[in-house]
Amino acid sequence: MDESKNLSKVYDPKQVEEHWYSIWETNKYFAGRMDEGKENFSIVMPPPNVTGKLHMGHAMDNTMQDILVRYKRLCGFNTLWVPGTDHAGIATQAKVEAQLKEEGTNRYEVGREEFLRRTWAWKEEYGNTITTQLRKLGSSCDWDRERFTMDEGCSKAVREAFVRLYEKGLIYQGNYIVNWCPHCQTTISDIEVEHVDQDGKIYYFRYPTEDGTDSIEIATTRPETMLGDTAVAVHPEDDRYKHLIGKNLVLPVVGRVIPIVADEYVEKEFGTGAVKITPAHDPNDFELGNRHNLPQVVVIDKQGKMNDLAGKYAGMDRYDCRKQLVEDLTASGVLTKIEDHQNSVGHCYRCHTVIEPLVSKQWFVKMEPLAKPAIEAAHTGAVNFVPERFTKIYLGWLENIRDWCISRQLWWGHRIPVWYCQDCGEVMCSTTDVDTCTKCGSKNVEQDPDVLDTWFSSGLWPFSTMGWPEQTKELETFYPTSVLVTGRDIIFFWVARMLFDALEFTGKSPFHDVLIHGLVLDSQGRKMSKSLGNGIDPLQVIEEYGADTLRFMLITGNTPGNDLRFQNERLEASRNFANKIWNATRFVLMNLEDYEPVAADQMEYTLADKWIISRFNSVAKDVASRMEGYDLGGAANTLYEFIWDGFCDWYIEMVKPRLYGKETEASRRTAQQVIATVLRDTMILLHPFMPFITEEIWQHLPHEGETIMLTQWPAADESAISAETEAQMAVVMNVIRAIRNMRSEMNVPLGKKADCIIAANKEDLLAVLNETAPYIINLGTLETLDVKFTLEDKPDQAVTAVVQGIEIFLPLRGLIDMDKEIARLQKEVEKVNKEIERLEKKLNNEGFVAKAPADVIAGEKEKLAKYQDSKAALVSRLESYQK
RNA sequence: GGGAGUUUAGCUCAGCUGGGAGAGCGUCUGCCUUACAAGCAGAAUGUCGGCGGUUCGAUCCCGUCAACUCCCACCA
Repeated sequence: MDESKNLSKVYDPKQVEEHWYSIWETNKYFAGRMDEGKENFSIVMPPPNVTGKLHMGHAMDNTMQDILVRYKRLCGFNTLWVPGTDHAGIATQAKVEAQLKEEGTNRYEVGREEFLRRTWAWKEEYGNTITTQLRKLGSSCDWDRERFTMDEGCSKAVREAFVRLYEKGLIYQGNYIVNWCPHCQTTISDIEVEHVDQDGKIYYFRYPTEDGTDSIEIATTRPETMLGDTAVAVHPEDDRYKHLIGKNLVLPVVGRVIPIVADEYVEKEFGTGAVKITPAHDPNDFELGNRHNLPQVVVIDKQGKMNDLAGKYAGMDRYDCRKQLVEDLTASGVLTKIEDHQNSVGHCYRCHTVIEPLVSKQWFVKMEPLAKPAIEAAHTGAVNFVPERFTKIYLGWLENIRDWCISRQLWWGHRIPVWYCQDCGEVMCSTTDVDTCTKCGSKNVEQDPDVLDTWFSSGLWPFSTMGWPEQTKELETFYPTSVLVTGRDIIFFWVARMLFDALEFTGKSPFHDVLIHGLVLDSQGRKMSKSLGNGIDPLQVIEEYGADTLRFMLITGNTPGNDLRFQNERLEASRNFANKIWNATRFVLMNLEDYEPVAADQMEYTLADKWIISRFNSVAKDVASRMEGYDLGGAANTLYEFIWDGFCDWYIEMVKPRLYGKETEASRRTAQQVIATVLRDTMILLHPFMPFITEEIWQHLPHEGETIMLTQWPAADESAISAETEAQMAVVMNVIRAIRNMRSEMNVPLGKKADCIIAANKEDLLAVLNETAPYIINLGTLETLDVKFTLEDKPDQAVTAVVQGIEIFLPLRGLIDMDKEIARLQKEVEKVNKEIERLEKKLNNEGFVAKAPADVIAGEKEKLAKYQDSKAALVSRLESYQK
């Protein structure tokens, strides 16, 4: 065991982490094995965008998954964690378009085929960035099963899913109003629109009636859309306008004659109570227009420019048109006023361009039949959200869902598997390419040019990655998956879609549990964002502090579902913890040089041994139960406290004299055995959280097997957990604390070893104190310790403390400032008095005695007795001084 | 306009099913004690957001108000 000498004082994660990860990966320790007779545990990784770089959100998300997977792997499950990336339609296409732009060309010039070739090339070159970064984090995913949403298998699944929905009538094509992004040049779905409150203007126009005798004033925030107006609507019960219903207006500038219609949608109180209706450019107007059979006049094109139907404004940008139109209408007296107005404007979630609602022919998924089972699944418990409150958010969305526009006018993505016969007009939907019209036999068929919304393929991820639609062994073994771990910002986009897709195609919820976590915020509580420039790069953190430190920091000190503030102080605390473990290990190894396993019957356990073993087992129990309940932060905290406080500050300190050979050889051997075993097993408990340092340490300690990753999780031995042992140790620890406290308060220098006399008034305490005398001497920095049952002659000049009725004296002749000591004792008496008062009051309360549980009452009585003992001792001590 | 979350020590946060609050960092004091100064020992600090209610007893349950944060929503 000479390695101990090579361990440096400060833990250096860099070499350790790289070293072990490559060993783990090359030895295929991450492989999702499918052994018979074992329980299965599986997770599919939320696929990051191929264009992505690892950010703190990924780091947290993947750390949580890795913790769960490593834990279950240690528990002996068949575990599979499927990694992969998402093709990210718009984002990836934008990258390649930017490249083309630099070369002075664009995608239309190079053509679709060449564009796709270049995009694949881009993916090959840059698409691995994030997966390499995930490795740095320690992610133990099965890289041999890495998937890509556009790989062959996933593409096949996409076509299969599309065709099935199409044949069921759940996918349809139609002219509807959609969200159009003039910048990205594509439709986007409703949830991809971000509404931002903006200060703007509201303009009032007056439209004259056809006969010129009357007029109606309307209000709008988007004047340019008036060019596409095909009606004005009023409330049927609005007395101001009742007489005008059915009459016609003349649309200024355009000159079109448009009707005045009555519709309950109009609110009498808002604006003028009359609404201009532009069915082609507003979702509400679109629906109202359908109810009244109004024509749709598209006046804004896909570039966000006015088209030919806009007359003299044709070719103008929509905002220039607005400006010009307002000027013109002011001049002609149509505009009556302009007011400041705040309204919510939809922006593209990717490029933040203002969305233009417009009517166009698109593909949609009919949501209601799909949403129903997904709602049901949450009610029946087929899927469980953790924390539970997210169920409501999920349900709320699905219950109000509208049909999903899935066609995108992009090139990078899954092309819609629909072909049109150019001769007879037949529409053919097929899982395989179509080159002949099934109706007329024409070879003149063309595939729909659009691709599918990226989330269409993401929705299939839990089963497409396992081979669906084939019935593979993976599906059989690992599907449905155990848990999905993801951020709360993605519940609608992804979680809900996976659920309804999975229920539709596999008849099962794709995961039992959904573990939702919050966001990683900056130290001031703001969202990390590119525009603020407040993002912290996880890789830089790993470089500086190590992955274990980052991981530990990311999961401690917060509760499931809550956001986490990123603070350097917390990072340092985690780093210090890693270092603490490292140094504890150095200590252990230094004292293990002649280590040989000891037979069980040769062991000479001390109270400290029994105590640390008891503590270890309760920790093992607690950690396991927290893991099962997804309380990862709680589990980590338990371990932190056990290791630092229990193992390092108490056990190691108590065991030192034995390891240094100051007691019997058997005692030394026992101590070696206990300290090595407890440390090693604790490393296993900690391994899911800090995989690298625990592997490194485990390898140095006596162990069996190749890697800590595949060893066995130490199940708690209940019989080793002893409340009695822990209570006895608590007494000893309290005595030591009291001694230290007295020394400190009396300013006794450390070099000055004190003599100490203890009067324990109970037989069992006497025995415990006698047994643990060496610890007390050592940890209390004492010269001698005299433990007695009762004390006839109490030292006349001594610092005194009373712990649970035990009197402790430090006769520091000449060092004691008697006034100070008296004041100190008085303060103690006051404290104790307060407690006594409180307890007496409680116990004198008839209601309490009558209604509180017996054990609570007994506990309070016991406490009172102890305080009274202490008080008596303190008072008599004080009196002796005051004589 | 709905809905959710948060409000606990100077800061960041824990606190499981009600029996009078904890950690880390920071602060103060003393220590380079042969694993660790990224450390050790000791200390101080809280009307547990406000007000009501339920209860023998409330940081924890209920109601209400306030502040902050976030999500959802088609109000021209």
